[in-house]
Amino acid sequence: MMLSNTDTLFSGIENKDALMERLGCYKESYKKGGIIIEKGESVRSFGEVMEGAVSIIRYDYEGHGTLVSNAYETELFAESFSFTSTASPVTISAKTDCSIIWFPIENVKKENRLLINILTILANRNLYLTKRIEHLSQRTIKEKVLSYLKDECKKQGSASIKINLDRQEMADFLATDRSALSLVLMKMQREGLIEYSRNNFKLLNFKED
Amino acid sequence: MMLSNTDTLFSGIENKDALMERLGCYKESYKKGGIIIEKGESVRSFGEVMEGAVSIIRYDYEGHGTLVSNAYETELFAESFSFTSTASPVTISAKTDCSIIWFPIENVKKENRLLINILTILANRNLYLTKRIEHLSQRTIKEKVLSYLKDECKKQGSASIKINLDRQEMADFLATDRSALSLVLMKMQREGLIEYSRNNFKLLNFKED
DNA sequence: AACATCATGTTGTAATTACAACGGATAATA
DNA sequence: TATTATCCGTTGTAATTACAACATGATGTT
Repeated sequence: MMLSNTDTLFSGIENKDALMERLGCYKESYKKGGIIIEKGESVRSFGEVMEGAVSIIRYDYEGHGTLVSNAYETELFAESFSFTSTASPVTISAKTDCSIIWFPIENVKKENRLLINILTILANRNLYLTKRIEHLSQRTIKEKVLSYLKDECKKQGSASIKINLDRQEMADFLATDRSALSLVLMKMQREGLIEYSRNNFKLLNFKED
Repeated sequence: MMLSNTDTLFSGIENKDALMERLGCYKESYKKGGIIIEKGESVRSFGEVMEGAVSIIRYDYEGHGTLVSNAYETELFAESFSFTSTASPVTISAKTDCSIIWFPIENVKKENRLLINILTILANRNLYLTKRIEHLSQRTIKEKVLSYLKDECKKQGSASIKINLDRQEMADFLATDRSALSLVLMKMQREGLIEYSRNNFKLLNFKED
């Protein structure tokens, strides 16, 4: 899924290049599949995707990996654990050929405007994660779907929306099985709760609050 | 649940009182049950609990409230949506009689050291939320329990741990039913996966990684 | 058009879960 | 000690879900 940043790292910053020079930023390129940060590694910089995309994957104790998120152009990654000086809980690898700009956090800490921007990005992500927990805390797939769709409708300002997840991604997002999700969606349509086709959804009893 | 902050708002700050004076902080007291921030309200300050505790509650579209978290002494609240200038997605009320120190964000933004501390707190919370999503994304109660217990064992550095949730809170945390959770816990014990009594748990096949 | 590929819907079954209701144990209080 | 309140396990049932396997439909390619 996407980590949306309406506010970006360089909001309100005039001379981006000079600033990056001053911070000691540096660029690195990675081939598709290449490891960028390994689980357990401790890093002193965070990254911004300049070109391409990276995958953030968490491996559980048995070694099974699940996708936490992808980061695309202009998006940040590794800020949370670089700022807290904790070992990386995830493995980050190149989803495609990509180039990354690295920001050394010790220098970043000296730049007021940059701190504010990162703070804003982190605060947004916090709100996003909290919302997601709310969806995941629903007891049935039907309730999860309603929680998610209502939120999307509110965000998009309409009862008719298009989501940017296919059915499998939607199932992963709601932590359920794809075929079980299909079943529930059909049932909800028969019940007159929603109408949908593919990734277009309409919430039939939607009311703003 | 608790929002743990090993790093605090005033880490590395010498003259706390002078700083607060300079920032235009102010203190307010609330009676138990009193509303501190109402859903939809837009706020330009975040709060630190000085005494007592506050409850952060999310109301869904039907008006049902669920506890997002509590904040206790020294803990922050309302930082995420005050920094992003979005309307409060939650209602915050006094869990007990309490007093709150309010920090006007426009002034906070001028203080780098404060920004760094808030950034660290937010980054930690981010890691916590991500971990929680991982637990909630497991498909069965058994898997949720294992995911949670392994994480706690790792945090506490032992296969034998005490958790600070009673059974109902644990069920809420894992978004499941209390009696269903009890059932699964007993089954796991019979299977030799765990031993437990009350809120003391032992993970029998625990290995660090 | 023919083909492959992918996304989505469908079906069946076994397992898991939610929910309500009850009972026993434990801790707290009078 | 008696009384309450609270926490936790237990039971039963209906509903939901996971999972696998297959069918259908859409999309893109040669």
